[in-house]
Amino acid sequence: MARPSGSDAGVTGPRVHAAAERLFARSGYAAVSMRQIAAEVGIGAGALYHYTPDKQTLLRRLMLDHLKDLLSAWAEADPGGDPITRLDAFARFHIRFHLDRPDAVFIAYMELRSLDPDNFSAVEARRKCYEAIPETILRDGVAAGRMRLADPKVASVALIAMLTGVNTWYRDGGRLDRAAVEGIYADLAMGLVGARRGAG
Amino acid sequence: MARPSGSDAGVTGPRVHAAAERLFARSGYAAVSMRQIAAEVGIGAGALYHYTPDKQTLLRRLMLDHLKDLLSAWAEADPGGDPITRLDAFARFHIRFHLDRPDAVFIAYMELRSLDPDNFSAVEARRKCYEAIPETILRDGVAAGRMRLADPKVASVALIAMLTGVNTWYRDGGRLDRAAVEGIYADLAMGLVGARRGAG
DNA sequence: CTTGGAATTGAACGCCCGTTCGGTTTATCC
DNA sequence: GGATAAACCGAACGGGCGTTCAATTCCAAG
Repeated sequence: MARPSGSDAGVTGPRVHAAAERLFARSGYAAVSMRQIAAEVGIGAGALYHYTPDKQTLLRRLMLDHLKDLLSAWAEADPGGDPITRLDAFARFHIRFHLDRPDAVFIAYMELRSLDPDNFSAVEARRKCYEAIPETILRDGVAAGRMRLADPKVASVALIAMLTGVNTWYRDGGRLDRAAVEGIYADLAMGLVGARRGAG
Repeated sequence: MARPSGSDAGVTGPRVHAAAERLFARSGYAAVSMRQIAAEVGIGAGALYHYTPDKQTLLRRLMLDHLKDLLSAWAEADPGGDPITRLDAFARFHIRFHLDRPDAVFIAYMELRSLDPDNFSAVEARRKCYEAIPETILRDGVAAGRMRLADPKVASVALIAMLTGVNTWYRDGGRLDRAAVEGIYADLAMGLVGARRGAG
């Protein structure tokens, strides 16, 4: 038995990525073996090397794909307009996007140290692109007198950290649904930048 | 050569913990070998087992020690009194404590998944004790009409996530010193809970 | 119906892992 | 100063690691 019937690179390829994403998120890159990934897909370990030159490249692709999705999704979700509107949209977008892809997000934040220097640089560059988004919004908000911040740079990383933290506790079927969580965080974001409208 | 002159468990023991902490924080628990830890200490791998029954216990002790330090340090730093005062103290305490122990903090947040189920439970229990601190402060603040929050529970985890994020970017010798960072985060915390005094 | 490439197996390679253990040197206690 | 325990070395154990490769089977095109 060598080539099983029904085998198809168009099917197996995505399954390899999905399995790697699940396992890397659950146990960490270093703790997951190529044999485990292969077992999850239902193939032998050797066959993985038709889909990636090595384990490291698998991680690199997962991260870059995620960041590409993130940046292009925001490009489409960005309403433009005044800073308050954009901040509200950004907060809600970030929560939604992160709740929809917990595994990819987890990897992107936790496995930076598992990347080779070259891959790290590539990933870090895109990550900074994303961090620049709220920073611009906050600077505009301060300039327009709609936000009060001692340090927009720190505030923007604080904002991202706050929002990203949602993945550490949110579970479907819990006390709050996604829409409620989105609203709560959007409101907290407004307070963070000194532009709170009202809460209750 | 078997027992080197000058060898002393009272010296080597802490060095083992320190080396493990450094390496685990830098590369991750799974990616660090006992031989690497031993090499950092300057002993053979086998000698490590005079100081820990196994690798897992080493991680467990690092985490529990850190959380014990964290809880007892706050017990001493807690000024009591009104919620606004306590929140300011908590935010400043959290920033200070985390900036002083970046490695221990990193491990405590990133290596939860590397713990055996029993060890995870023990660590998680103490972690929830700490999370209960801001939650109480925020509930008291809302009850006293000094804070405006739709959901104190979510706000408290958001607060912790925001504060802990300082370790992802702060470096000594950068644009801001620790005292400045402490103040900025304390101010952001006030805004987060709807109690901002003033910024600029 | 043949042919050629695509998809995969399964064995193998060398290496490193966590852990154990007998032996050896150093410190300590009486 | 002789015995006992502490601290450590160095080799070894079985096993899993990432990766390679010849062989094999399936599929699609001619």
